[in-house]
Parts: sequence; structure tokens; C-alpha cells
Amino acid sequence: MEHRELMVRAAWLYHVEGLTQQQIAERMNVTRRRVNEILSEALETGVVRISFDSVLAESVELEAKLRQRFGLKDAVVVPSPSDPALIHSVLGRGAAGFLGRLIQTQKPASIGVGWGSTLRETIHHMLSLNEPQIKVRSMMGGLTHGSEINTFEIVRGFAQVLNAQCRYFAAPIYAESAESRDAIISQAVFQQTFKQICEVDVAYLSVGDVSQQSLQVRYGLPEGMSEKILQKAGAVGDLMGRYLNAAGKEIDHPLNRQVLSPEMEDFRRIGCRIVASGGAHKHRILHAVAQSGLVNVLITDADSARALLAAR
Amino acid sequence: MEHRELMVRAAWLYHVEGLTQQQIAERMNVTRRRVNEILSEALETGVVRISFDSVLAESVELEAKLRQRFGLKDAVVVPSPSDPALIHSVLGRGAAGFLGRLIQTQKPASIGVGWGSTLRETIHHMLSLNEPQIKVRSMMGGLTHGSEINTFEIVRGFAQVLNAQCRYFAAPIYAESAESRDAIISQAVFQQTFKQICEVDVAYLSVGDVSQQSLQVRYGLPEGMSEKILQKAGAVGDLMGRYLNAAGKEIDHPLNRQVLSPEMEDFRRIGCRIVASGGAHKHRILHAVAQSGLVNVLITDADSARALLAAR
DNA sequence: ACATCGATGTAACATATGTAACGTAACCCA
DNA sequence: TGGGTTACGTTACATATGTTACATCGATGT
Repeated sequence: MEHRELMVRAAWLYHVEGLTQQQIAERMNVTRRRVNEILSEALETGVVRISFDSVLAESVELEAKLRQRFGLKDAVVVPSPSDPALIHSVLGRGAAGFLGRLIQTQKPASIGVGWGSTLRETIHHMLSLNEPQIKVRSMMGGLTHGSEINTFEIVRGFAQVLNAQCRYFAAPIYAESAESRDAIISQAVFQQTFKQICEVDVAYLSVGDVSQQSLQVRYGLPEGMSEKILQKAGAVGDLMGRYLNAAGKEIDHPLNRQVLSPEMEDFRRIGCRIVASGGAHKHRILHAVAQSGLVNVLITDADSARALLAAR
Repeated sequence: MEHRELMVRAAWLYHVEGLTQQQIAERMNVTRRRVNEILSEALETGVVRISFDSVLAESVELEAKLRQRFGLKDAVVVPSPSDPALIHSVLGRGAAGFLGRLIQTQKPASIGVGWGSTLRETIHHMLSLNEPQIKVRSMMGGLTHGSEINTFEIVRGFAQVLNAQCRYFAAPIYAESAESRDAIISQAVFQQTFKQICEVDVAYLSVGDVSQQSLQVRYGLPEGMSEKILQKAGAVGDLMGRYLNAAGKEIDHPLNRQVLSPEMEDFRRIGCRIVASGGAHKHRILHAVAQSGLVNVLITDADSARALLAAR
């Protein structure tokens, strides 16, 4: 029996039929210890899912307020976890629900994605769908630093959970110079790629702050560049590697001319621009992208929503 | 705080944040005992749901075989529980998933429903949807015997979980005589009702057997009528109160002329005719409705599916 | 006013689950 | 072939959960 099948069977017996782990062990001819491990793994891998058929009144209210305040098409507010380590997971849960519904009801032809922990968690929480006509593509270059939150893994993860087509953007997030960037994107293959990125039906991204908490700050910035320099130039965070000030405008800094991602004016033409992010360190960049209209669907946690609404 | 809200909060802390019941008790200023009760209730009422992001290979195979063998538009096979008391619940779970997807993707304008335990469980397992343009209506008369599986409760239950419109069929399942039935349905209000029933986009029903296990046999049959009489007349079960033989044809019996439900030839014109039922005592009637084409979507358990496929 | 009933707190207990410790077998690689 | 690593069985233990027993309180009905 395939391992996934084993997980489903054990989990069904436990959650639906209400058997104890010992009873399941006897039924399936394994040890109780194995059953315990299988059940944990089933929850961990998303084979078994816990969901809620109700939303908190507080979230509903905050969502309405966010939509109104920032002119959003939609908003999703998830409860803020007391353990900050859980922020990506709860955001991913909320985003997965939203994306799943959007995909099933609106059938987008193409989805552009960013990368990072929140996106990783979104994949984890999504229900498998069968959408072979959908193209999932990276919206920007990626880290050379390999990890499962890297752009390649994220695109592939989404493509797999959706059974969709996978389109990589095979470039780093930053070129060595503005001239180098211009040389790269002047090539026909990249022209085509940028054109397609700008034409996606849905963009699903996260944002980064300007601190050592940001993976991009840690692994993506060119030599000699630091968060201090970016902050000094007025940066409060980044969207697709473009550092923005509090008003949501790109800071006047050479780095923003080295970035391999769509121009903001092109990005704004995408119909559905989703940003999922949260936590205290993201409040400033979230406010920037919401206030400036860069994002028209915001997925965040309750504390962040309140902070956004309280900001002048 | 509203009770449902209390359940969601406690369940979130337990299932998402991973707190123990004692920790939750302290957080919410209640006793651990209350937390334990709330968590149980959340699962029981469907506020919290366990779902599976994978299907068993066996089910997939059986579904394909059922579709092919009986010319079905679709089939759903759920694992057969070892405890027969769970049959309604597991069928309801499978049916809820199917119906939820169908409603979201195909947006039917109207749904006709039957009544019984399986339908009761379907409601229980469905996710709340917001479909105010959908009309949910009874497809047949109901029991005078009050219970939550009664036609009125079922229609209302579906209407509530879908936030849809509710249309009752205010009549008993059987009239006193064929003449009485004809007199009833000749009235304009019932003519209108029957017309609308026959025009639903989706019919979702269960079937009954001819034994004391059937609630209809126990509470719905007129005076002097028994399962023995019906069996002797060739009945293997009923669909919408119409007793059918093994070939899926109505038995030649006066009872079938007293019944307040659509004629079978009218029923066949409904585009999506779903029957959910299972268990050993239902095999004969399931085979009858599948073989005869009365049903074009079948939801059943694995053992029943195998029995249906093995029948000549 | 009194009796009854249901909800719930408190405390205890039974059982189920999660995990640690140790040993063994299987697998892989040099 | 031998050594190292991993997976897993066995056993025990810690803790978490589910449930019981009893008492109390508040609400309701007569």
C-alpha cells in the first residue's frame, strides 16, 4: 500500500470511525506507535485537514473596514496567533481558503506568484484541485540561495497542488547593475516572459520588511547593500524586490533599477493583486501597498488589520 | 460572546495554535471541563470539520466502474464503516462534498430534496454557502411523524446551510386513496408545485428498503399496509415513496397510485438525479434505480458498490 | 415559597495519546 | 565485509483528554 493511502486509511478510522490508535493498529497490522506517527504525519502534510465552518465576527468586521478604508476588492483577516512563529501558517491557511475559492469560481487562466514562507504555507494548506489549464508562473527573479521557500519550489508547489502548468522565471532577483538588468531584459526570451507575467489574471505575493528578519535582505541583496542603506533611502519594505517608501512609491535608489520584476505601473494593470502578510514587522509595508492601491486583495492577521486601520 | 463564536475561538486555539485544554481554559476564563465540552460540541455540530485531501484508490476505481456499468454521469464511493451505525454519516460526508462542489461550480437555480437520515447527515456535513438565489424544495410529501429527518426539517436544513430559499411541499406522502390523491393534485396550488418540482435542476434523494428498518415503512404507510404486502407484490424498495421492483419499475399496487410525488417519467427529465444510500439492506433497491437509469449520480459505500457491480 | 431541572464547577479517575529510551534489523556505501 | 545510519518494535512513562460523581446555583413552574 502506498504511504499516502496508509495515512488516509488510518486517519479515516481515527477521525471518522472513532477508533483508538490501538484498535487501528490491530486492524492494520502495525504497532500503535506507527499509527500515532502516521496520524501526526497526516495532519502535518495536509492529508488530513481541520477546517472551520464559521468565521469570527471580529474578522468579518475588520475585513469590511479594510475593504472600505483602502478601496480593496476583498480582504481576509485571520486571528492573530499568540505565538509569532505561527503567523505564516495562519496566514497561509486563510490565503489557501481564499485562493481555493477564487480558483474554483473564477477559473483564472494564469496565476503569478512570489515566494517566501507565507506562500509556502499557503501551498501546504490548499486543497488539491485539478486545473491543468492554469499556468502558474513566477512573477520575479529568485534567490540563488536554495530553500523550499525559493521561487522555484513555490511555483512548482502551486502547480502540483493545482495540477497546473508550471512556468519558471529563471533569473536572480537582482542584476549586478542597472545596465546589466537592462541587458538581461532586452533579450527576447525575457521580453516574452515579462509580457506574460504582466498579463496574469491573478498575482499572489507577499511583502518583506527592511530588517534582518527578511530573507531577501539576508540572502538576496547584492554585495555591499544592507537594510541600513535602504532604510536611510526611505524604504519601509519591498514588493517583488522593489523597495518602497511609506507612500508606496519606489525609493530613489539604484537597487530599484537592478530588479528583475515587473514595473509597478505594469503590475497595477493585473486585475487581481493579492498580498498576504502579517505580523508587527510588516505593518509599515502593508500600509504602504494598501494605501497606494498596489494591492487590491489583502490577507492579513487581526492585529495587523487593526494597526493598518489605526494608521493615519 | 455568542456560543458559536466561543466554539470557534476555543477550537482555533486547540487545533491551530496547539494549546492544551487547560491552557485554553485559562485563556478564556472557563474551566477545562467547559473547554472539553466546547471542543466536542464544535466537532459534533460541524463548526470544526475534519476533511481529507486525498481519496482512496479503491474508491476511485469503484466510482469509475459504477459510472461505466450503469451509465452514470457521476459516482461517489465512500469507505464502508465497520460499524453499520455510521453508514448515514459517512454517506452524508461524501454527499456533502459532492453537493458542495456541484453547487459552487454549476450554480443550480433549484434543488429538489427528499428526506431521511442520509439527507440529515448530508446537511450536517455541508459547508455553509451563501446562495440566496437557489430554491430548495421538497420533492414529495412527508411523514406526519415529526422528526428531524422529516421533509420539512430537511428542506429547511438545506436552505439554511446554503442560505437559500425554502419551498415546502405541504402534503403527506400518501393520500387515503387513488381518488383522494387525484383530487389533491388537481388543485391549482398543487399543480403549480408539481410543475416546479419536475423542473428542478438537481434532485437529491435517498431510497428506502422494504423492511421495518425503513422509517417510511414504519411511519408512512397507510393503515393496513405492510412490508409483507409490498414484497409480495414484487417491491424491492422505494424512491420518493414509489415502490419499485427489481427492474426499477413501479409495482402494480394501489399504493403507487396514492403517492404524492412526481411520476417517474417526469422525474427522469431532471438533469441531475442524485441518490445517496448504502448498506446491505439497500443493495436491491440501489441496483434497481441504477440499472433502470432512474439515477444518474450515485453516492454509496464501497461494499454496496461492489455488490452492485457483482449483481447480474 | 418550594420543588424540580438543567447547567456547570470541582475533583477524581480511567483511558488515550505523545514521547523517550533502548535494542534490533535493514539498508547503503566504501 | 564492516561500519554507520535510519526506521521501527517494544516498553515504559508523562501528560492530555474524556468521563464520572457530587454539589451548587439559577431558572422555571406550580
